[in-house]
Order: sequence, then structure tokens, then C-alpha cells
Amino acid sequence: MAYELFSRRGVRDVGVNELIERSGVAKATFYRHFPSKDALVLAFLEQRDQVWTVDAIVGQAKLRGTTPTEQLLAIFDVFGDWFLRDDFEACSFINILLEMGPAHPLGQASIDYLARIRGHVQALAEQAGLDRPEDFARSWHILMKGSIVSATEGDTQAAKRAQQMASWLIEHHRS
Amino acid sequence: MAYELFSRRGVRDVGVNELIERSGVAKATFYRHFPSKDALVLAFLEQRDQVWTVDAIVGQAKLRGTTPTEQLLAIFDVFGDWFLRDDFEACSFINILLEMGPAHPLGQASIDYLARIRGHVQALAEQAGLDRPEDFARSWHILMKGSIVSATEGDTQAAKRAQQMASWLIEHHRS
DNA sequence: AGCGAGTAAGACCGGTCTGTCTGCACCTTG
DNA sequence: CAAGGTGCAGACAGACCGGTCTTACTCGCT
Repeated sequence: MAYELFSRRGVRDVGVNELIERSGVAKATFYRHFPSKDALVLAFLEQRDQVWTVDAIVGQAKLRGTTPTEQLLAIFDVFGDWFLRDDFEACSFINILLEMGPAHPLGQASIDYLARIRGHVQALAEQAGLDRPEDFARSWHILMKGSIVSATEGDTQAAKRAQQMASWLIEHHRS
Repeated sequence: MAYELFSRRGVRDVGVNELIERSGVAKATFYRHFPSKDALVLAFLEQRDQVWTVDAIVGQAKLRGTTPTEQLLAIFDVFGDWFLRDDFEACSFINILLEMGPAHPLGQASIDYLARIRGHVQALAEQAGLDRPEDFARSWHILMKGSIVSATEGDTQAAKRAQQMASWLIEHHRS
């Protein structure tokens, strides 16, 4: 419920009253479960990490590839499908980070969840035996985030472009 | 005045009342010059394109390099300095695009100004005689935008990482 | 049966937002 | 001097925000 609204329209655009009304719950009940709206947003970010990062992206990529290197590159195949969906809504972590700023608690939480994504990439890089896996993951993450913004602009080929650069990155990190 | 506030704190976080008060102008006078707040934001975006895109980034990069290829790579040198500034505030075009969404008029305007940035890159690519300059510019732009988000997360080396991948991109677009 | 916990519904509070309108001082032009 | 335009200051409108609190009702438990 809140997950759909937050991920599609952003945190700032969805008010507590609307959430209350749509979920058919009383306001007092809501505030008994969550001390503030920000607490609900934190819960949303955690759910987003599981549903989107772990299941939809990393999980799907692991299914599509057999070797760690294939699984890494498959991330951008998943992105390519995702960018074409009509309910494509960019990345909530990036959205909230840029919307609230890195100093805000929700911005900090977004940074943490983005670091978790980078951790998945780094783990695959280590399995693939690549050099300097942390540097690799940070560069890889630049491609992921950049392609998401380009897709938001309307470039449906953004995933392919990023994947091409990603393959060069892999080559340069081979032992 | 409005430029500083909008670029540092975002469009949604700065209200008309605050702008009025800080600029020492009457509210009626403001609304005589701009029919709405969005019209002011549009003027801000245009100013941002000149001050930031044209002068601060592309202009500086052209000063730092002699050949088109050097000027392209110098973009990320400029980014590196920019990321270290304490008043680094990410890219207003990306911020507004993700904040308002691509359907909103301000999101559309942001997409247009991002396309102008890509146009500068494409022009340099053509001067450098690179293959498929439009594809080159779109891939290059992915690196620019991805590094900006990474810098917002706190990665001070984001510009270096993007520059490394950018050099590989140049190599693969040589005739 | 009677009691208390939990909940839906929504009034309410202080504050914010964009945008309009009024009052008053000033300043130029005839 | 008089008229009219201009601009500042700020009240005001109408909507919305996050968050608190009251009211009425429905349950489950003893």
C-alpha cells in the first residue's frame, strides 16, 4: 500500500492523510504503529531493499547467469527489462537521497541501502576473482545509477550502453 | 538570490514567502514579474544552464584541455574539483527531474537542459572525430550523472572512476 | 453480563504552502 | 498641486501538512 505510493510518486508527494484513507485505518492506529511519517518511510526503504534490490534485481540477475561474471552483466539485462516497464519509477534510494539531501536521516538511510547494493556487486566481483573488488563495485555502481537517470530521461537503450561499459570494466579488473 | 537557494536546497524546499522576504520585494511585485512559482523555476533552470553547464563545466573543461579529446576528459577533472567543494549540491536538473517526475513541465524542462549538456559532449566528440558521436555522448552522459550521484553519497573519488571508464569509451569510439 | 483494549472516523491544532488583495508611502509627469 | 503608476508590507484565502485527541463502537476475556 504505502510501498506502491512511495515508490511511484515519491515520499514528499504522499501525505499521511492519503495513506490513512487508502489503507482504511484510523490515524491514531497509524501513529500507534509508527511514531512519525519518517519512521514509516524507513520501513518502506527496508522493504524496498528486500523486494527491489534483493529479489527483483540481484536475485533475478543471479538466475539469469551461471558464472559470477555473467551474473554481474545480467544486472543490466534486468535493468533493460525494468526500464521498459510502464510503471518504471526510478530508484527510490536515489530519489530520496537527492530529495532530502545526504544530511537528512532518510538521506543517510538511503546512502546505507545504496551501499548494500554495492555490497552485492562487490561480493560477485570477489567470487569472479576480480582485482580490487571495492573499486570495481564503486565504478560499477556509477554505471547502474547513471543508467537509471538516463532511463528516467527516456533513453530506453541506457541499460545496453551501461552494460557495454561494464564489460570493459570487467576486462580491466581481471588478474 | 533565488539561484543560490534553489540550487542548494532544492525547488520544493524553498517557498515563495522566503524568496520574497530575502529579496526585499513585495509579493504582488513578484507575481507581476512571474505568473507562478514554476515560471520562476523555469527562469532558474535557464540561468543554471548558463552559469553551471556552459560556464562552470563545459567552459572550464575547454580551458583545461587543448584537443577535443583532452577537453572531454577534463570534464571529469572539473567534476573532481566540484565534488570536493563544501557547497556541492548535486545537479539541479537531475534533482528536479527525479523530484517532479518526467511528466511534470519542470521535469520536461530538466530533460531538455540535460539534453543540452549531452549536446556539448556530442559536439566535442564530433570535433574529435569519434565514431557514432550521439551514442558516445549518451554513454558519456551516463558516466557524468552516475558520478554525480556517487559524489552525493560521499565518494570523493567518483570523478576519477568515471574518468577512467570515459577513457575506455573514447578508445572504443576511435575510427 | 460487564469490563477494558483496540480501532474507525474525524475534529482539531499549529504550521506550511501558493496565490490574491488591500492599504499606504513614494515618485514621476502634467 | 493633482493624478496616476509603482512598490513595499502584510493581511487574507483556501488548501494541505504532520501530528494529537475525542467520540463512538466492536470485540474478546473473565
